[in-house]
Amino acid sequence: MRDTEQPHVDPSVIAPAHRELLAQVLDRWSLQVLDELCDRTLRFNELRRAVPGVTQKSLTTTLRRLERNGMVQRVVTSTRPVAVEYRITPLGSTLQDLIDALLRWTTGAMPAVDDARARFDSEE
Amino acid sequence: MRDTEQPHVDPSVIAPAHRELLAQVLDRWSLQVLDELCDRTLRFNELRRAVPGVTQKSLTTTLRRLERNGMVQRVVTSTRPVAVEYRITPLGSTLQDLIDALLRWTTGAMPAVDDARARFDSEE
DNA sequence: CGGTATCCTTCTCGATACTG
DNA sequence: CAGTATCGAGAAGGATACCG
Repeated sequence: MRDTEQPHVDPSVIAPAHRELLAQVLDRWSLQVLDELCDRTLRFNELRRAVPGVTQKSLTTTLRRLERNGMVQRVVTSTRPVAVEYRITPLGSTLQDLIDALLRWTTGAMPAVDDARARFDSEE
Repeated sequence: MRDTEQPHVDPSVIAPAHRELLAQVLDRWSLQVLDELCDRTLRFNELRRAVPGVTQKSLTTTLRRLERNGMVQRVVTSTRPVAVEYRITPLGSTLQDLIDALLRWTTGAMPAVDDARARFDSEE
């Protein structure tokens, strides 16, 4: 409330809206869900089975947020009873590329991270 | 510790250790701290002033975790009284590149995200 | 200056039960 | 099948006070 409407943004501060978006889109279940949806369309319970450990509530929350942010599309078919399909959007695909980069980074960095952790934990 | 040395990783499940690392290193304050340290060395209270809103406790926690993961180095000079400097490591720099990519993505995606949100919020 | 320790509030998230 | 509603435990995180 102290910096609303500033003419030029302080480059040293990451925009709260950007942080919020990253948080909404890179959280625990979103990563897994997007990973599942990257190359196929899945229904709610298929997705639930594909993502081990996710509860119905968390999956619903995650999908609603991803849908609201334009990362996935929710398609309801008026069959019997009803089928709900989730698919990734073009915007979601650009995010998927980034997630891939993140996971590649963790893979490459993990040995060095493990070393750093071992050193940190052994000292003091 | 249960999936070390597995011959083939299940591609549908993101390794918990990788998710944990991303969570530890991409959280709210870590993003800001790494952003501050990317091109200069700062002392604790300088860093505290540079990152608006962070408490002493949160900053300490964040720095310890980044240090443990090998992203920043803590340098204690035995002057009077004592000075503690934090600087980014080479490993931390590789992460910084990724964070830059994330922030560039948010900048590019934000208009589409705002549209998607407006559409989602107007319907039902 | 650069932290720890403690309290306390908030928020997340899982478990469970119920619905169109 | 695809959710919503409600509850409670636990973790995250701020405020405050104190220490070497």
